[in-house]
Amino acid sequence: MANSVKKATLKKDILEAAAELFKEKGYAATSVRELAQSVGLEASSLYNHIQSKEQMLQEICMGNANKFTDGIEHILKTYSNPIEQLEQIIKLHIDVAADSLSSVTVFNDEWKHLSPPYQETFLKMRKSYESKVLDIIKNGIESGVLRQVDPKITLYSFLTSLRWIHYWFKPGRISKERLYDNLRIIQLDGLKKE
Amino acid sequence: MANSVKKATLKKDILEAAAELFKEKGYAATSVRELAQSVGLEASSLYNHIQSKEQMLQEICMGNANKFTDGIEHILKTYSNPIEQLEQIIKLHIDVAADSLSSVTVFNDEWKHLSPPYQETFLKMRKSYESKVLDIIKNGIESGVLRQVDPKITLYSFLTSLRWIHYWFKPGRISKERLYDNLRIIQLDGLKKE
DNA sequence: TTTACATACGAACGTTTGTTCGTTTTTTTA
DNA sequence: TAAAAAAACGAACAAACGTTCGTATGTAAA
Repeated sequence: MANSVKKATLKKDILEAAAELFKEKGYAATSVRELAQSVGLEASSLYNHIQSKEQMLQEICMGNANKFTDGIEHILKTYSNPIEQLEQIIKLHIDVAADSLSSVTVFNDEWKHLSPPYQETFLKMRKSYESKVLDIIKNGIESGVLRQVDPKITLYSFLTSLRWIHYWFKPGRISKERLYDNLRIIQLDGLKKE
Repeated sequence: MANSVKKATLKKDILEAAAELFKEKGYAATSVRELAQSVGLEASSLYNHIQSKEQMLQEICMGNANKFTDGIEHILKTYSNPIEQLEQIIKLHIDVAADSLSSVTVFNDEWKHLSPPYQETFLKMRKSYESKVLDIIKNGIESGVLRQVDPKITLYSFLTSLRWIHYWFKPGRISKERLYDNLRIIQLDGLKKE
């Protein structure tokens, strides 16, 4: 029992260190030896806890993909007003980013290095997420609560500035609430018909 | 004469191919042999035209950094109204992205792989660019033409959705003008006081 | 205390990396 | 056409890569 806990946390530590290094130097430029050293092990010892370098990337990417997939699903079930839904999406991105800054960065920037089967799955999940947000935007335009903008351009402009939260969000300096309030104003008061 | 032209275009072709590959696979995951093959040469032959792999990255990054530095300088000299200045910044980012899609991507995503002296220079230029845009935003808030938002959050939200134009801008599908019109509405009508 | 098991290790593996070298081929200049 | 310069090449390099293996060490179960 105590054993399995210890083991579980070590694996978590390794994944966290991996995310941190992948974020800092990029996946391809991070060596397994380097990663091992950062958790106080030799490279060969790592393989008692992980299966491969890429498997770590997979876990990081899929873990975050699931957070967004689950998040949007919950939003769609809980809210029906497009404005509210967009507000909740802003909150979702802030929460996920704040929850695990480095792993979100990896999720965003390093998915290219997933090998074909996993990359396909990943991109399918992302596409599905984007199309759900796109539907919200289209919905908002049709129902007249959003301005008459190009839905696709709006989608990417909207998601993009949320996807980059992890780049400048330093948890100590700005509260999640302040961040949310501002992003809501910046993003939505431009979309909302007055 | 004809010689120097030919030579110059080959070097340009190589840099373009490099930008394309760096964009597609990332700098670290792109091999010199692969790059050579993509321009129909052997790896060793490449070194008659380039000095090193990293030097190509430097040229790509610095080239684009200069475009933005020059662009913002010109905007500040030509326009005085913060709204107009922000509009021109949107135009600048669209123009640079449309001008060389892949090299802008590299400029955005692969600068990490610059070695210390160049990375420092690069980051200094970026910082300087950002602080100029920040001043415009602060200016706009103080003079009352922009909403009372957090300047830093606004800065990053604004620049971020512009920095990612290259991710979804496919020159054939949407015109620069349509893109500009929409981004101006999305971004500025949320900032402009009505 | 002995037996089993998970973990850590150093050494080694086959590959791939960026780059250099000496030579041959192509192009330009005189 | 001969001489000079530029460009392309195959072979080779030392280093670094991800991963495997046999063995030693420490820990938990009997």
